[in-house]
Amino acid sequence: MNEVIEVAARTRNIRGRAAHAAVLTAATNLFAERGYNGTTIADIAAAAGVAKPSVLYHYADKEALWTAAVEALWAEVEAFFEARWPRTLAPSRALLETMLDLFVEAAVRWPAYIRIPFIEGATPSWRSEWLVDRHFRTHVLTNDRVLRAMQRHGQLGAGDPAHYQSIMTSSINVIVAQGAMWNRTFGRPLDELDALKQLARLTLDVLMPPVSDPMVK
Amino acid sequence: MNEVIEVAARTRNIRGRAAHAAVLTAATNLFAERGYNGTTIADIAAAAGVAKPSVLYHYADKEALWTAAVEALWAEVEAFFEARWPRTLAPSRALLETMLDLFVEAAVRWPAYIRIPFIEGATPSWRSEWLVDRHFRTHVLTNDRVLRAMQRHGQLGAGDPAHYQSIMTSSINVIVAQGAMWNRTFGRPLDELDALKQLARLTLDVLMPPVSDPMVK
DNA sequence: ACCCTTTCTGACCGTTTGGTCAGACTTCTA
DNA sequence: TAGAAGTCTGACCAAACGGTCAGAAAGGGT
Repeated sequence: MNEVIEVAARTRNIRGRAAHAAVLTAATNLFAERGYNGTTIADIAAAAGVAKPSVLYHYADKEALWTAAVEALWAEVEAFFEARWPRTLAPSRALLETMLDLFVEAAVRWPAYIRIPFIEGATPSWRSEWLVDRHFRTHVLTNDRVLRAMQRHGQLGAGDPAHYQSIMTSSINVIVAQGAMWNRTFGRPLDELDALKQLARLTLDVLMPPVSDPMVK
Repeated sequence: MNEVIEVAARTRNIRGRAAHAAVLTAATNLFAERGYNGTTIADIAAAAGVAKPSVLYHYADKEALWTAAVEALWAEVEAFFEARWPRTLAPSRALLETMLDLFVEAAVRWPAYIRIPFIEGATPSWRSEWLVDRHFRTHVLTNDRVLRAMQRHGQLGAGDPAHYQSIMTSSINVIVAQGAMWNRTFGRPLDELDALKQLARLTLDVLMPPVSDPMVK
């Protein structure tokens, strides 16, 4: 079936595998830092410590390299989520708390996972298409399901679930993706793990006040 | 004093003034839609209905055009804020409500005012420098002052003011700047005036519950 | 109607960029 | 250890890009 791919991978030698990986991680970092349009193949080659044609030896073209970089990173992060997802928890504040903590940990460990959709998603292109299909829709609809279930059980206000979700996730995304600006303006590192966990906690506290209020309309 | 500029402006004839303005608005729209790196001078010329060298006749180079476009738009939006700013209101939920409504109205009328800082602020460049100095710092510190005052008067929780601010503004920014993705995923226009006003209201409701809670730590 | 100024653009230029290719160099296998 | 397979890169290419310039066209003041 996909023997071609397997043969191609098995067939790669030590030097090849190392360069292949070095190019991929250099590309991931640069695409996340400067965006697709702001990154050149020469930049990636330099960061990976190889000559420019070597990049094109390992990946057909710039588009293929972007897709490979994103796909590899997504596989890694999704495996992390998969392994630690709170499958036993029913929709509840505890579930959202675990989900957000997981999200924050992923954001600190793989800022590219936040920055790439943030940057490419703001501008129309084949990359934003890819991200909507492969990343955005999944996340959004998963969260939507949880939030709607919580509303049905009276654990969350009656506002638009899309709005709750936006409030819940946007601040973290913005502070990670635009961290440089926020850190510089406030004079402290708002994009570090502890600060982000605190932000996540505060967000949930305002969305679902821990002191249960018996006053439900 | 600035006679040079005035003479240069007075000296411009009808045709010149029209082209000057057409190029500027075309540039503003394209920079906001595709970002600086994603926009070419040829694109701008085509959108403005002139030949490429005409763009460079009116503006020294691409950087000067970006700065002029942003400065003109900022002057317009800031005049709007200036005219409608609730100067008489003391720090309070009512003040924040008016500020957010104003912000939402500006966002719908001039999406570029949201999209440009969102896009350019995510990536390091001379443009993000400009935006930090001329836009971001002002907004952020103004909001910070209001939020801190409200905390002193017990009208807002005791969390990090930076976090409150991020929660308060990020969701609106994200939904305007990444509107295409959100609209497509949810199947409805979340970035229109009414939806954004509703989002702003919900945000304030969760940050400062309208039913005043006597329980203050 | 005149001339001077301003505006406009086709043709052109140097650089950067994504991408190709022949051939040198490594690595792997038998 | 020889040769096949895989890897690497200097030199090169075409297209796209930001930018220049001479001269044609249009405007404005007299």
